[in-house]
Amino acid sequence: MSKKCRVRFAPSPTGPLHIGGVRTALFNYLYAKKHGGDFILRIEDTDQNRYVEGAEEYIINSLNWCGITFDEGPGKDKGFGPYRQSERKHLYRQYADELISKGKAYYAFDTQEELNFHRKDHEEKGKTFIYNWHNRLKLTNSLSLSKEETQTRLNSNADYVIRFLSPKDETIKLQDTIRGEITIDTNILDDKVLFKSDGMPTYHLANIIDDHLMQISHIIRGEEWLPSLALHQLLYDAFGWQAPEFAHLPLIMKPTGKGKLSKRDGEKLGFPVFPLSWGASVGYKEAGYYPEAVINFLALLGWNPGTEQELFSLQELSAVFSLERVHKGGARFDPDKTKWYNHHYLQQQDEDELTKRFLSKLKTIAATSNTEIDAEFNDVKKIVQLIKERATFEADFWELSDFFFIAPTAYDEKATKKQWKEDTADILNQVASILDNMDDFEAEIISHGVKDWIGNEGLSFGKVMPPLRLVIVGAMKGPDLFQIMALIGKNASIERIKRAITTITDSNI
RNA sequence: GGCCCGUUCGUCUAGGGGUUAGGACGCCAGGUUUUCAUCCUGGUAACAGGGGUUCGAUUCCCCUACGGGCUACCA
Repeated sequence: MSKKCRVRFAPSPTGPLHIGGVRTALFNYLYAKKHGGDFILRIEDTDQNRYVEGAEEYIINSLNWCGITFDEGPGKDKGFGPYRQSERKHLYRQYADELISKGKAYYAFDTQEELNFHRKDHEEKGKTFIYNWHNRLKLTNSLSLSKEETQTRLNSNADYVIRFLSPKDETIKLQDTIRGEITIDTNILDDKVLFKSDGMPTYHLANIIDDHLMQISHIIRGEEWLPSLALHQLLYDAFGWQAPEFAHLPLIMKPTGKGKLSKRDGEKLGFPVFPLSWGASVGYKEAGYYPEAVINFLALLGWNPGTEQELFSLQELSAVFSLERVHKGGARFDPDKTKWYNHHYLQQQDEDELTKRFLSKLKTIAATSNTEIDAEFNDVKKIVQLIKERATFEADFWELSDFFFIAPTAYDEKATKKQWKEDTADILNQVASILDNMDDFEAEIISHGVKDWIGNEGLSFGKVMPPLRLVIVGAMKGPDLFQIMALIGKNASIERIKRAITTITDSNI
C-alpha cells in the first residue's frame, strides 16, 4: 500500500489571497479528494515584517466561501499541528544545527551592506554574484574563518545566518509530475540562507521541515517555485528524508499586457482578483459571482478533463481531476468566461432564495429612493422566473424588472418615433377597453383576448404590440408582454396605457 | 545579464507522424421572441520561424524568436 495522500496549501499571510492562490488551493484540494487524502492548510508566517493583520482570517474565509474546506489547519489539529510556522518556531533550529553538524550548512556573518556591495560590484563588471563555492571562502563565514574566530563571533551576539552548503560540479535530475525531468547544474545554485539572523527559518527550511513532519506526500504549488526545487531536493537529501512528489502549476497571466496576474490588475481592468473584498478591492463574492462559477472557471484554467465537458461542480471535479492533465503553459485570465459561468450558475440557483434576496434588495431600493414598491413574495418570484435567464448577476434583476414595480414616466425616444403613428392612441384606447372587460386577468387570457381582437379588427400585430409594449414598459425590452400585464394587474395596465397616451400625445403637439 | 520553464484560433484548450486540426468563451450572421435579452443553428479564426529525422511533420530532435518565472536574512 502506498503512503497516504496528504497535500497542503501553504500561503503567507501577507495580504489577501488572490485568484491564483485560490486555484493552487483548489488543485491541491481536488488532488487530495481524488485520492482519498487530506488537504492541509498551513500558514507560512516566517517573515514577521510582511505579516498583515487579518490576512489569515481572510484566507480561511475565502477558502470556505469557495467550498475548499481543509481537513487540517489552524483550529483543526489532527496531531500534526500547530499549523502556523510562527508557532512552530522552536522546531526549526535543531534541524539547522543538524545540517551544520553534518557539514551541510555553515554560519555566515556577512552584513547586508557587504553583500549588496559584492552584488553591485559584480554587476558592474558584468558578472553575477553567487554566494557559493565561487567565492564563499572570500566572505565572512565559518568556512573562511578559524574555528576560534567563528566561536568568538557566535558568542559575541553578532548577527549571523545559517547557509546551506550547495555542492560543486553536480548535475541533479529533478522530477516534476507536470513537466517531467528537469536537469540542474549545482554550480549555479547559491548557498541559500536557511536560518535568518532574527531567529526564524526562511521559507526553504521551514517548508521542508514542515512538509516532512506533516507527512506531505505531494507538493502542488505555483511555477514560481520551480527555481528553488533543486535546493529543496538537496535539503531532503541532506536530511536523509524522502522527498515528496512535486508538481508545479502554470501561472495565471494578466488578461491583457504582460506578466502574471497581480493584485493591482483588478482595479485597472475592472474585474475582481480576490475571492472576497479586501479594503477597497471588491471581491468575487461581493461582485455577485457564485463560488460555483469561480471554482468551475478556475479549474478549467490550466487543466482540462480530456472531454468536451465544460461544466463541473466541485464534487465532479474531485472525481476526475488529475495532475497529468494540467497544461504546462501559463494561462491568461479571461473575465468574460467567468461571466458566462456565472450566468449559467445563476440559472441553477434556488428560485425561492433568489426571490428572498431580491425582495430584500427591493426593500433597500424603496427606502433609498423613497418610492413605494409593492412587492409580494409570489409575484416577485414570478418576476424572477421571467427575468433570471437574462441576468448574469443577481444585481441585474432590478434593471431587468424595474418596470414591473414602477410605471414608466418617460418613453424611449427612438422607439416612440418609430412606433407611434396617428392611429396609435386610438388603437391603444381600444386595447384598454378590451382589457377593462376581462374578468380574469391571466396572461393566457389577455393574450387570447388581445390577439383575437387584433384579428377581428383586421389590424396587424405590428401596429398594436410594439406600441403596447412601449407604453407598458417604457422601452422595447423585457419578457412576454402579457405576462408583464398579468403581473402588474388590470388597473395598472390600463392606467399605464392612458398615461402614456396623454404624455406622448402632449409632447407631440 | 545568468539559470530554468513554456509556445495550437483574440482567449481557455483538445489532439497528435498521414485529421475537413475538435470544443468552449468572445465576435459575426440567421432562426425563435412581431421587443430586448436568453436560447438554437451556422460562420469567422490557430499549429511562432528556420533547419533536420522521415515516404510524410503541427506532432520527434536542434537552433532562433517570443512569452514567463527565478535570480533577498520575501514567500
